Amino acid sequence: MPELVPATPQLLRRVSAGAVLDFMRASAAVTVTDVMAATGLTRATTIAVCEDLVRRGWLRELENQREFGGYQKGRPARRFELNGRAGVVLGMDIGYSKVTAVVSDLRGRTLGRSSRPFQAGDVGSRERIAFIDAVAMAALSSAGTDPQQVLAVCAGVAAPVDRHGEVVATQEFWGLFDLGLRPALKAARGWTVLLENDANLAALGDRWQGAAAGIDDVVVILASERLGSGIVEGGRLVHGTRGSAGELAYLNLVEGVGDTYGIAHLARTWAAEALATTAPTALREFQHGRVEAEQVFAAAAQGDAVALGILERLADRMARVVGTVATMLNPELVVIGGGVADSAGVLLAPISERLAGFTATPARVAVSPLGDSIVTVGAVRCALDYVERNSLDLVLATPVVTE
Amino acid sequence: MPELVPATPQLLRRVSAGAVLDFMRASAAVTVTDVMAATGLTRATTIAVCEDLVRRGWLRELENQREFGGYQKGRPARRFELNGRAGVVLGMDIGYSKVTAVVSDLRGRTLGRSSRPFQAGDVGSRERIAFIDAVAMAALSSAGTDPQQVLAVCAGVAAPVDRHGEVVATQEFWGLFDLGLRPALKAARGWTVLLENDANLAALGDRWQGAAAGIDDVVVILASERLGSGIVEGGRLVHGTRGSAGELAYLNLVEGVGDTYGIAHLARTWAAEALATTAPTALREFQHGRVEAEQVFAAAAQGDAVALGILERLADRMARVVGTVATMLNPELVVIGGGVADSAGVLLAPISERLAGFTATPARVAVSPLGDSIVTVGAVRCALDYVERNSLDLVLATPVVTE
DNA sequence: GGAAGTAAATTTAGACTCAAAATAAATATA
DNA sequence: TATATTTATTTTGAGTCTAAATTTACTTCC
Repeated sequence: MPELVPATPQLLRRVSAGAVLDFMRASAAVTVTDVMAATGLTRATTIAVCEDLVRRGWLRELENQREFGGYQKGRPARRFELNGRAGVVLGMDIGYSKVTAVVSDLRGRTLGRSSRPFQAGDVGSRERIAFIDAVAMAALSSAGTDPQQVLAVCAGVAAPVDRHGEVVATQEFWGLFDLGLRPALKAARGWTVLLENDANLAALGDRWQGAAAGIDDVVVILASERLGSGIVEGGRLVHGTRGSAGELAYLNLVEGVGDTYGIAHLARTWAAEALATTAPTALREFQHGRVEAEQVFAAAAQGDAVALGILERLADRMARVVGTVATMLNPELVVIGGGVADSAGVLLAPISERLAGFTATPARVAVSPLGDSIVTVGAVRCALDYVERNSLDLVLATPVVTE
Repeated sequence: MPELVPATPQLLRRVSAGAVLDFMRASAAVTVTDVMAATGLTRATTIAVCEDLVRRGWLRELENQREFGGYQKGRPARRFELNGRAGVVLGMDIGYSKVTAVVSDLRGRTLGRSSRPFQAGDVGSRERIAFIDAVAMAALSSAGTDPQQVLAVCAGVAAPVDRHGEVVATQEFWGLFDLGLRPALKAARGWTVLLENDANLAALGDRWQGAAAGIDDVVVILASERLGSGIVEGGRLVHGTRGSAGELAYLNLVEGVGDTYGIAHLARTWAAEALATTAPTALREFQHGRVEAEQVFAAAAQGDAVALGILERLADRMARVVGTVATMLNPELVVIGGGVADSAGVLLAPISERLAGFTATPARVAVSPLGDSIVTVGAVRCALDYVERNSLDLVLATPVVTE
């Protein structure tokens, strides 16, 4: 059953326009000559495409043609740039305990954001949907835009999502949500909502603005409270048949791993265990409250033996996880991301050292600089990709000038 | 750096021609109307494409237009079919101890084959290359074709191969080979040789003619002497950055696995161990010789307790391997392939039963019907894919009739 | 201020693609 | 023989691209 191939002449223009847009998004204002060099199209075609895209609202032509850089000989070049004002996208992170929304223009610049913890009363799916909607609206308001400007929404959820964007039903948390978020936001706001696994979005995010920029074979491990991973192979996300690829559940089959808790959780747990003994440790300062992962890392930095021991155990465990991932998938790079990533830098060297003992194909290991926002960055990127792929024929938010 | 996109009008024709060829290869003689239905093209375009392909030698138009099926009303439809005689491809399996070559026409029908074990003297790369060439020539001879007819060669090797077809240097066996097989065959015969990992080819083969037909997320485990796997996700092979994805080396991190020996090897080893004890077992019949895996399976079928115990251990081990694969990649199906697959059917039920204990996302498990030829079948398919993708502009082996 | 130089923009010609509609051909059936 | 049916072929029109020639709008130099 080959898919229908709508190989019309217009397809060519879409291909060309896509190539031009791809280049424009990564660039500031450019001349037609720049675009020609990047795309291989001729001048006539390039100009036709650009004017086409201006007419559709995607590009804007600059007035002050020769206001940049030094003077230049010859006839002044027209300059175009991506029209960031053509609309916005929403990138969301719907976590276990809180919801974050980021508003971005089409160039990927953040215009506003909002983040709120779920309240005790938000138990039913209707309440949760209303809450998610409220956070999105707050983010839009902080960005000074309105719902009509939104061209796409992408939300990361802590559940398997297949490659068609369908959440796969599990016994877990998401059962609470997935009672109609997409149709609800479609009906109430007219938004197209894409759902994706949070770790997969983390991978997209880190590849865009993080440690994995430009790397086509990378696994991003979201390792704060629980372990989850997003796999990119050959530049594409790996979902598996039911969206569970990279989920790492039951990775306890791997010796020395035992469960799928993340770094922050384990640091906290092991600190509590250590405090139940008589060992002298600076961690006792926090005994009245809960010892947080950051405090363990801080104590280790001061040379505290117990904290250092916990770091050793964490490194060993993560090396086993990374080793298994490297054996199965042979990525070029494994990135550790999530809130704990800011502290986890000290784990890199010990993980890398042990890695060769756990896999024949060790990967480079890095920590993501995106910290807590890794999922929302990926969600924005996912929404932008969708808009670019699917909206070349769409009418954009800005009014289109007809000639 | 966006790739150059040569979006010329001719590209459309290539797309259309590719869609038509795709359909033709999977079909017998078809009418233009059939092609229209399958591709979505109009009649005029379809006819133009078909005549184009006839001119290039890819298709043949049948004479007896109305000789098939019952009578039909209306003007007789022209019928076209893939011209299997336009050339052949070679699919090879270069194993540790023997080399197999299969000659196939462009429809994928086997025309001839040859298989020979390496001789004691074949130690240097020059000798091995000469031996491989000899096996290929023998296969061509048995098919009644000559080297000029060969449009592409694909060879499976027991080494990592990256997605560009480059063998990644390792300390292992392939070091003996990869001293110029491709340039040597290019120079001597004019052949384009594609290299690919043998397990990856097994995956292509089983997806084409085996248990995984039409399944887009599948892992094929080559499990006879050693463990190796080929991963298909979303219909595409997963290579990893250096071609080692799915290699399963160091999977001994998984509890209860311990090494990467395959089923046949372990059955043999464990049988030998059992014979060192005093346990009564039918396997003693083979004590003077070596107990082969097939004999263990046969004894188990007779109810022999020791053989049954070995099967239990094999099932447990394979379930752990499959479970780890299923956790990491979430395939729809895991296929066990290779020479031992013919006997391994009895392992399916016990593996499936245990699987749920080793992964949260169990996959269906099957045994490949392709047996020992799974790699060559995949190699043929790989070569066919290459020819179709790359040769639309090539002059084919058959003389082209100019008008 | 005017001529020369330079690079971009535009125009023109040519080739190719496809869809859609109109026309022609071949056959079965009444 | 006439009609219906199905397919084949031809024509028309619109859309795409490249390549080459031409025009335009500047800067620079004299």
